[in-house]
Amino acid sequence: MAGEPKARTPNRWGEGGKLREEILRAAERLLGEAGREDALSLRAVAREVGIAPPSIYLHFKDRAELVATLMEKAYGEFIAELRAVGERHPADDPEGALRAMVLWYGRFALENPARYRLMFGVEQSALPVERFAGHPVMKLINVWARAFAACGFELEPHPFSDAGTPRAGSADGAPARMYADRRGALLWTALHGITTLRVALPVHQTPDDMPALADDLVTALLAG
Amino acid sequence: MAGEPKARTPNRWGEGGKLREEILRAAERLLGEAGREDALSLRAVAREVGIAPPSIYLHFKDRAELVATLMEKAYGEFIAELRAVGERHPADDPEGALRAMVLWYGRFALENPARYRLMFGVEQSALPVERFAGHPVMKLINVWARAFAACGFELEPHPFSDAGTPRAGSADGAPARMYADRRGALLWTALHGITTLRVALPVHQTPDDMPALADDLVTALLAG
DNA sequence: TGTACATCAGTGAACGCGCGTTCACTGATGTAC
DNA sequence: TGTACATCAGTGAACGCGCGTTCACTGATGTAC
Repeated sequence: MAGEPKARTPNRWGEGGKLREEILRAAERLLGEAGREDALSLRAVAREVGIAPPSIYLHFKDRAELVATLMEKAYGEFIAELRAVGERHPADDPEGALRAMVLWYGRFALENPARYRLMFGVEQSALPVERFAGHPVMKLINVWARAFAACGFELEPHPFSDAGTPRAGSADGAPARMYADRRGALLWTALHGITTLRVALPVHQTPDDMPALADDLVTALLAG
Repeated sequence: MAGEPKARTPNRWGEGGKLREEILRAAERLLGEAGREDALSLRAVAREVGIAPPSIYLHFKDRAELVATLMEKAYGEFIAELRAVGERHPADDPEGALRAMVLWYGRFALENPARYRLMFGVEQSALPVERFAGHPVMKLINVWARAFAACGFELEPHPFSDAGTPRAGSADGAPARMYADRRGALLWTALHGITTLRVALPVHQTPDDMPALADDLVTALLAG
């Protein structure tokens, strides 16, 4: 604040990309604090980096492109890490892997509330149904679905083609078994509920609460 | 849009309050569309009502006061209606009352997504813990807690004084029974998760899904 | 009944703010001949 | 080795926008004498 020197020596030839990275990092930081996409302003990013606002346009077409880049990164890293948590588990303990993933999910949300909000906050998820197939959230559900599949549940032949509704019972009257996809969606749904309110409200504050809850949840969804 | 006539004849003496109601209604409408508190602008409200922006200041100290009034109204009406749904049930069927309330809750969220988001969206719930006692959300949890209490579960002696953690088992080793308050909090937590993602995502679209899910939830929380 | 004045309901113009974006520019570093 | 030119990285000033809020006002309706 004490009169930052205006002198920012330009990057060398061919190193213009460095500023792009700086912009992304700063924007990530700001977005991580705000927790809301539309609270991010180009001018604030420029201030944070220490450059003039128009310089951002050297690297991003407009605000929308910057934000899109950030969101993709956030989803990508989150999903990759979640998947990695599962894969770090021995292959002969798929249920343990599932539980570890659930735990990691909850802990991530608790420790990075703004980032969690950024990805899963309601306000930005109101997409038209038809554009949903490619949404990162579907990738997330697929990660859960595969985790259930590893536990022996069948994957849906055409995932979500009929919006995930399980088939009716077979002709001999036996009730249909719930697909892994659907278990995944349900797990995430409930987990998101616990997580969201946990982040927002001081309702259950005991740190040991979360593991127990999450475990009960997994147990319930592994049954049946 | 076709050149609204500027002529708005002032209210009669003593009827200034009428404009206050008009402002509230218009703001409610706009807020109900936006689903986000900070998307509401005084100028937009003024346009909607057909008055000059400064006229709002005749009835509200500033933007914050208008918003606070709206939020209080929204919470108040929602909680009152939820309670009423329970009370409309015969007194000898408390479990039925609970299920009816859950159903109504889910339906409200589905039919009024923006209003639901407005009250329970993550972005506005990040309050300091100590200011939470008086938050409307606590009233809501209490409604659920009382519904469980009506089903025969004990209410916590000092609700949430220790953040809702259930007591450890008694000296003879019997595990502590979960208080009604806690059941209420858990019910709401999970319900909110189902509801939120249901509103935001086309994951489980079958309309009959919700009742079944909600019912399973209640059943689970009535057990133990 | 008339008139001065208070009160009420509401307005128009203006303020300063931060914003996204555009524009013409500067100055250093590279390349062609 | 020198010089003209292209390219790159980045900037300062300005645009028009919608915003919350303030200010001095208008004009109708009531009240005091």
